Amino acid sequence: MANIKQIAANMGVSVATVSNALTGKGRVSQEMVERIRKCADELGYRPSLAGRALRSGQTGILGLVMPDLTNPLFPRIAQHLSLEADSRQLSILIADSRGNALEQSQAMKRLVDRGVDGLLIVPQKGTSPESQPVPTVIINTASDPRNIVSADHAGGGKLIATHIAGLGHRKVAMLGADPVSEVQGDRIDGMISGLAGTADFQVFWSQDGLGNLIRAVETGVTAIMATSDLLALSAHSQLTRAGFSVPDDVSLTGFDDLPLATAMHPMLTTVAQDVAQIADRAINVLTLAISGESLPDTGTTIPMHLVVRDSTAKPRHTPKPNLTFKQEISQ
Amino acid sequence: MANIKQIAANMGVSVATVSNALTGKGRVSQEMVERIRKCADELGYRPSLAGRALRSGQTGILGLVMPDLTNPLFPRIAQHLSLEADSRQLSILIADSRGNALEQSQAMKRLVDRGVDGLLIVPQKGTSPESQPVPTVIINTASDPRNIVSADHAGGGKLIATHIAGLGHRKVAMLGADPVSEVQGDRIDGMISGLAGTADFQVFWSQDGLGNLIRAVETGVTAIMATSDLLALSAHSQLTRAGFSVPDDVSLTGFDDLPLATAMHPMLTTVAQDVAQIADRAINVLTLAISGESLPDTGTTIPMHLVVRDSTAKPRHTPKPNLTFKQEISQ
DNA sequence: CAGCTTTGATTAAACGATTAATCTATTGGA
DNA sequence: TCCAATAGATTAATCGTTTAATCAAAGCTG
Repeated sequence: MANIKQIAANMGVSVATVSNALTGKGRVSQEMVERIRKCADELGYRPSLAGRALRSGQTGILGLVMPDLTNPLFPRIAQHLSLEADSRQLSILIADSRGNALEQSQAMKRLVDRGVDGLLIVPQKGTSPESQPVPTVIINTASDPRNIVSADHAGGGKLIATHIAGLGHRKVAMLGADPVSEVQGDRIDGMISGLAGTADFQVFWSQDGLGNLIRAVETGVTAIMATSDLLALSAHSQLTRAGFSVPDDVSLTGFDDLPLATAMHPMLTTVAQDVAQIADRAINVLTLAISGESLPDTGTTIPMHLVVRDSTAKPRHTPKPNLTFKQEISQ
Repeated sequence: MANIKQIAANMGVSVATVSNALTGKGRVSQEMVERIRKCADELGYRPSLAGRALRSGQTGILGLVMPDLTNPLFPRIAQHLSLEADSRQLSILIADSRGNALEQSQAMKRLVDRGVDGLLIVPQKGTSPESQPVPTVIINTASDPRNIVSADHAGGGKLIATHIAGLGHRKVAMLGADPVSEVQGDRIDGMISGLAGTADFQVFWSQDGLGNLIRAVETGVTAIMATSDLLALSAHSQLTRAGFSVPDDVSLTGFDDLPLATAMHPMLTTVAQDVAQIADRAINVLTLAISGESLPDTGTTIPMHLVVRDSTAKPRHTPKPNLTFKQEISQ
């Protein structure tokens, strides 16, 4: 492996001159710069990141901590983050916080020990990652005060609920996976605000089983809004078993626009987040913070957009609002 | 940030003694070792990986190159790899080869420039990653001669086909996504061998559309074996549209056992790979290679296992084999 | 032409850890 | 008592890069 010293020896100059020529700093004659560049090319010189890191104190590596790498959204986030990082000559080290706050904090420490210049954190549900000795960008949801960038989960919920309400549904259900999750909470809050009082609603959690949800459909619910596509698929399978057809008997919506949304039949109406934009913003803010700027004290939320497909339709018969059913949240 | 020099100053000894005490090398009195350890703890000393890397030439970082980070299997691979790496004090840098061989080779180069000690490559379909200056472990399929570790895709295909044949199906179809993929090719080859001549079969590719597949069902195919769960979901939705019921009219199988396999209705019979074991083996071989051992000249294949659920059943009526249909491979 | 600035290069220190080589007591053996 | 062996520490070099400080020569000004 060629190093700066060998180039210097080859050219009969000092290492400082080579370094200056290659980095464009200091004072080196134009002619010398070109000769050194050429020589470096010929020797296939690649600067040692270790040497540079030692000298500069920066590694050019960012740490990414995900709550659970099997989260279906992880691939897309990782991909875009990796793309953005590449274009800035940075690399991304991954870590899994394995479902609990302790592992999350250990993962963060490991990455810091590794010498990452900054941290990108998608926090564990219901946790607030402690502050670290390196700049940290939290990717979560707008309602988290420590959040730096996020999709507008509440806005997405509002979009989908407005769509459902606009179709004329007057008795609807929301389906979440875990009430502890801020993201899902915000999505549901957004849905509620999107209904704008035009429909009765009830919230179900899949951890309690889907039986109650099916019973609700039997008693007149005409639309189900799930907080994830996978959950929507589960609901769809239960509805099918119970003899209900989507969207004829019940409209159904998801969240995130995963590949399965278009593989299902009917294809799922859902809401997509602009992961590329989130990644771009996250890396931008983080690199600025690394170079000394202070983190913004208020988070950016990236709008979501509605993807209307075949799983939503006008309700077959719009039942009269049932007052005993109104605004009640199960849990 | 505390460094070795500060500890040395604090204790009134030389840096060499501190280093020796902390790494357990050289000759240091037991008592001194303990005092130095204590002092290091108190100062919150973390060794600088950059310093160590510069001296030793090793970074403790492995590079992971995936063909497409949105590959549904990526999360699980990444998770287990990350777990195994952690337990060996290693970290994982990710890179995306973005669907083409050029980007794949660039990603590999970037990682090497970054100073990774070794490379884990899940190759782009139909490509053979060129050799790199660091040890490289290729995770692919057994039929790839450069492969070091893989799931037994052919074996998995055989398992599922044996299951289907055992149920009594005599006219079946395979559904793949891309004929260029070695993995899918091996899965299908395995299926064919699993049938052991007991059934007629035909192979379809989703890129040609699913119309031909449906027509095949209309003309008597009673089982469809897909090379991925997502593909199975697509097939299911088309079957439903065409009025066929699974598994009453057609049996359907997937591959990989993704979360959607249990969210579907009926729950999907599929085949699962032991990603943990693959990750373990991959990292083991790689770390050995990094420490000087030579790579095994023959790959290890990790067995898959069959997960029987509700999407497969005996055929309703076993049609007579149609000889014109026999052993013909479309595409 | 003396004095000053500018250009183009070099010297040497620094980053933090590891380690071969060296040095100094101390212990043991004969 | 003297020499050798050994334990326990130190010295100094090294990994590859950056950069402040320095220096020599050339160019410019009045």
